[in-house]
Amino acid sequence: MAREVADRTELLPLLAEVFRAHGYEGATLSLIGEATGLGKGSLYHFFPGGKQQMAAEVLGEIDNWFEVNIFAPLRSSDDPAPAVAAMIAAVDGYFRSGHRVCLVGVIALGASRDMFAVQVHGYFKRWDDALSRLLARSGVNARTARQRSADALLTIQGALVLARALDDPAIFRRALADLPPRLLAKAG
Amino acid sequence: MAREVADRTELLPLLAEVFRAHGYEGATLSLIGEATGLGKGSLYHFFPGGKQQMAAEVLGEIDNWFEVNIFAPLRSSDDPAPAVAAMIAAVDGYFRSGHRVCLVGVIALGASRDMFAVQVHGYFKRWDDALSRLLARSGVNARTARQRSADALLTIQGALVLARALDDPAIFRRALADLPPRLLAKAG
DNA sequence: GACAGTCTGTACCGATCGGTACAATCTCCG
DNA sequence: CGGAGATTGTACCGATCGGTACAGACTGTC
Repeated sequence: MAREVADRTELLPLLAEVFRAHGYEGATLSLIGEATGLGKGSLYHFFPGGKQQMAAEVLGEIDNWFEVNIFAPLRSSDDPAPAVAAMIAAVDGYFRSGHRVCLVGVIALGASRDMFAVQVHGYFKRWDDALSRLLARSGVNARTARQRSADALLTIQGALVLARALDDPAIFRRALADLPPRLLAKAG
Repeated sequence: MAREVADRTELLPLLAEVFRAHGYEGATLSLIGEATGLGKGSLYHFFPGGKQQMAAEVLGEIDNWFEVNIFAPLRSSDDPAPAVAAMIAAVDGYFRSGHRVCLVGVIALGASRDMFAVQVHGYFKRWDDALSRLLARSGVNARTARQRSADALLTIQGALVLARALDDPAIFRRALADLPPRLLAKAG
């Protein structure tokens, strides 16, 4: 009863790491079993929908984490400087300063994009909306706000790609540090 | 004889599209056979090393294209403005204005990264070197040049990710358009 | 027209894929 | 203790994976 919920919340982060490391198609049931210590019996007991349900729930939890820790604070702030700083700090923490990869980005680039197109689209769209509206609220015109918001999102994704490609997490750290002045600049 | 070479040069772009669309692990031999119109017999005749050799040669050809069309021009120029403009134009053409994805980036994010770590690293490293040295040659200090160069590379990768995630290639176009002023700005 | 080398289709291999079935076990509550 | 439901391990399924073997069909040369 209570334990089922506990198990599931402990399970999803483990699943997330498997999907992050191997992608959707690369995350085989034996890898998942190995990472979680669970056999197929248990896995299909918790996730009758199989791999697809596992990935969908993982994406759901990621979405929820960003909603609470990043999107909502952006929406409820009227002072862009500290809000942007908080976002950058949260992003740096979530991606472990460039050591971790973005599962949503991994899926967006892979063949499983179509299967999760709605979740992938929603994740970035809501982030973009929250951020660009914050910037617009602070005075910059809507077009510039949208452009800067997209710049921030794509910088984060690109920095994760490049950091992993060059095996140099510092790239991610520097890219994040560069972001606040670009987002908060006076000139449009 | 002459035909073998011709066949191979026609084959590699087809293989590249399969790897782009499905990733390394997702590119099954039956998909490859379907895309090329070749059976396993022919495929293994041309690539005795199997999938790994196919992907390695595809990466090699991509590397060669960038070397000729992007890296070399950057190295041989002393005027950053037209050189950067030419790079942006070439990148826009190569990635079909955001409709195409970067295979090197796809592999960097996937599980096959380790298998092709050398090629992936070399591709971005040589691009970064060529671009940052051009900027340094034009007067900006080495640290700024390196930072701006990384910014350009990661912007391109991130724009491809975001464009695909949101199914909006215009994101890529706008990100590219934003790049020259950032690379060529006076202030460091 | 015969030979050599290139190319191709097909049958086949063991391994592993995602998924199912189900009996055995565990856990909790009365 | 006993029974209900949650949980698990194992055997099994058909399909497909990457790869191999090889006989036959092309292709060009003498």
